[in-house]
Amino acid sequence: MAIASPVLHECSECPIRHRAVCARCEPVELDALSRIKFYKTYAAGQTIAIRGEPLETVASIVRGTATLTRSIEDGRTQLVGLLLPSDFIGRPGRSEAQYDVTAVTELTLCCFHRKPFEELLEAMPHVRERLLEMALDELDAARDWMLLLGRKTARERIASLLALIVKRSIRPDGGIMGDKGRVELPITRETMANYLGLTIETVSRQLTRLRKDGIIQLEGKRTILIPDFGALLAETGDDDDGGMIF
Amino acid sequence: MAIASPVLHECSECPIRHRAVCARCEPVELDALSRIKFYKTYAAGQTIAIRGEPLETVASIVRGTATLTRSIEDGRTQLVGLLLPSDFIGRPGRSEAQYDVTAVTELTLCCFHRKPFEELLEAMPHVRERLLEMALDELDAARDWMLLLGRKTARERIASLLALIVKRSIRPDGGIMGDKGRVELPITRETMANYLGLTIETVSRQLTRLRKDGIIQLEGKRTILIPDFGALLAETGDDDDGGMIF
DNA sequence: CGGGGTATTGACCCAAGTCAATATCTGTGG
DNA sequence: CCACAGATATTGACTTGGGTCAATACCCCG
Repeated sequence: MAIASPVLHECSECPIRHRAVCARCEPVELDALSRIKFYKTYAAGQTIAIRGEPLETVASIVRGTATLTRSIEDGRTQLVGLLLPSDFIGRPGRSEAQYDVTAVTELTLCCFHRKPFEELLEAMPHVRERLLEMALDELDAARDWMLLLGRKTARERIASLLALIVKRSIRPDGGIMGDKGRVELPITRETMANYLGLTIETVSRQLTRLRKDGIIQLEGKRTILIPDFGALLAETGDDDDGGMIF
Repeated sequence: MAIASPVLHECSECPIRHRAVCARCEPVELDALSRIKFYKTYAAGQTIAIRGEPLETVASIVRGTATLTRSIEDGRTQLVGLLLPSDFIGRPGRSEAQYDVTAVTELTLCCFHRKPFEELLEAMPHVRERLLEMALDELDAARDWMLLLGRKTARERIASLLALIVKRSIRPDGGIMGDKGRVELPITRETMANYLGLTIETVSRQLTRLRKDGIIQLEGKRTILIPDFGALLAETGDDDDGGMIF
C-alpha cells in the first residue's frame, strides 16, 4: 500500500522547504543545517517520544501525520496538537519531551541532534524568526481549540474539526481536494474523540446526525463528502468563516 | 484603595525587568527600547483590545492582571490566557488583535508602537529569543489547559485552578504567600467559570464541596485557605505535582 | 438602610458518558 | 477465494455530571 519513500538528500527538493523552520534560510544557512540533518521513518502507530523522557532530537515532519497528547494515568487522553508536514517537534533548550508524540500515519522526519542544532541556531536568525512565527501560530491554534473544548457542543466540535481538515487539506499546494468537498479523514474515530474531548460513541452519533441532516455524506468510514461547505461552517458555532472564500 | 502608582521611567527599576521580553537585553538594547516606550494605565474592567480590530500597540504588563478571551455571539465565552506582570500583549507582524483583552485589576502597561518596535526587533536578538521562550511557555500552558478543558471533571478543574494560583502567587519574589496556604483569589467566580469552561453555579457548588470535604476553607468570598496543599494536588487529577516541593 | 453587583443553593433537565450488543472493515493464512 | 480474527465503528438503553432557571443570601458602598 505504502509507496516506497524516496530517500531525500537535497533540501532544494524537500517538499516542506518553504514552510518548515528552514523556510527563510539563506543557501549558506541551509547548507549548515543540511550537514547535520538525518532522516528517520516511523510506522503508523509508533511512539516517537514519551512525556518526561529525554529527547535529544528535534525534527521537522517531512511526510505523514503525528499527534501530541497529554494524558492522565486513568486513561483519559487529550490530543493537544496535530502535527502535519512542516511542523516542528521538540523545543530548543529543553531536553525532556513535554508530550507524548505518536505517528498516526507512516512518518518521515528530518532530524537534528539537539545540541548541534542549538549551536547552529545561535547563528541563524532566520530559523529563530521562523520558529517564533510557528510557535505563535500554534499558540493561536491551541487557543481556538480551548474555545472549542470549553464551550462548544459535540455537534459544533465535529463540524469544526471537519472544517479544519478541509481547510488544511487545501492549503499545501492548492489541488489535493479534487472532487469538490471530498475529504479523506487522516485519523480514526478514537483520535477524533481525543482531539475533541469527546468519546468515540459521541463522535459516531454526531457524524450520523450530521449525515441525516444532510450536512455531510459518509463514503465508507474514512471518506466524507461535504456538498455545501457553508452549511458545514454554519454548524461550527464560529461567527466568522475564518477568512475562507469559495 | 489603590495606592497611587509611581510613574516609572528607569528600566533598571522596573519590577518586570528580568522576566519580560527585555529580560536578556544588554544596556544598549534596553536604551533603545526605553526611548520608544510609554506607560499606560487601565482601570479594572476596561477593554484593552477587541478581536478583529486594529491594534497598533504591543505591550508588557508591568502591574495588574488581564485576560485574553475568545467568544461566540450567543455569549459563550472562553478565557484563553491569563496575563500577569511580565507577560506580553500583541504579536509582532500582526496588526489585528486575535483576542479580546480586558483588564481584570487596575493595570499598568509598558507600551510600544508596533512599527518602531518591530524595526528595533530586527537588531535585538535577545528580545526575539526571549519572545520565543515566552511563546513556547504559553504554548505549554495552553496545552495543559486543553487537557483540563477536554478531560477533567468540574472538581478537578477547580482544584487545578487553585493549585495554579498558589504556585503563581509564590513565584514572583518568593514571599507574598505569608500565612501558609492563604490565597487571595484575583478573579471573580465568573472569570473562574470562563477560565474553566464551566458555569458560575458549578464553580460555586464545587467550591462548597471542596470546603465540606476539608480540602479548602473559605474566608469571605475571595480568600481561600489551603491547610494541606498535597491534598489539593491530589484532587487535580494530575499525575505529577508539577515539580513543586514543600 | 437600601440597591446593585456577586455568590450560594435548590429543583429540574438534558447532553454526553457508560455499558453492552452488533456491525463493518482489514488483513492473514488456508 | 473464503473464513476467521482483531481492530474499528455504529447503535441502543440507561445513567449522570453539569447546565438551566429561579429563589435567596451576602456584601460593599453611598
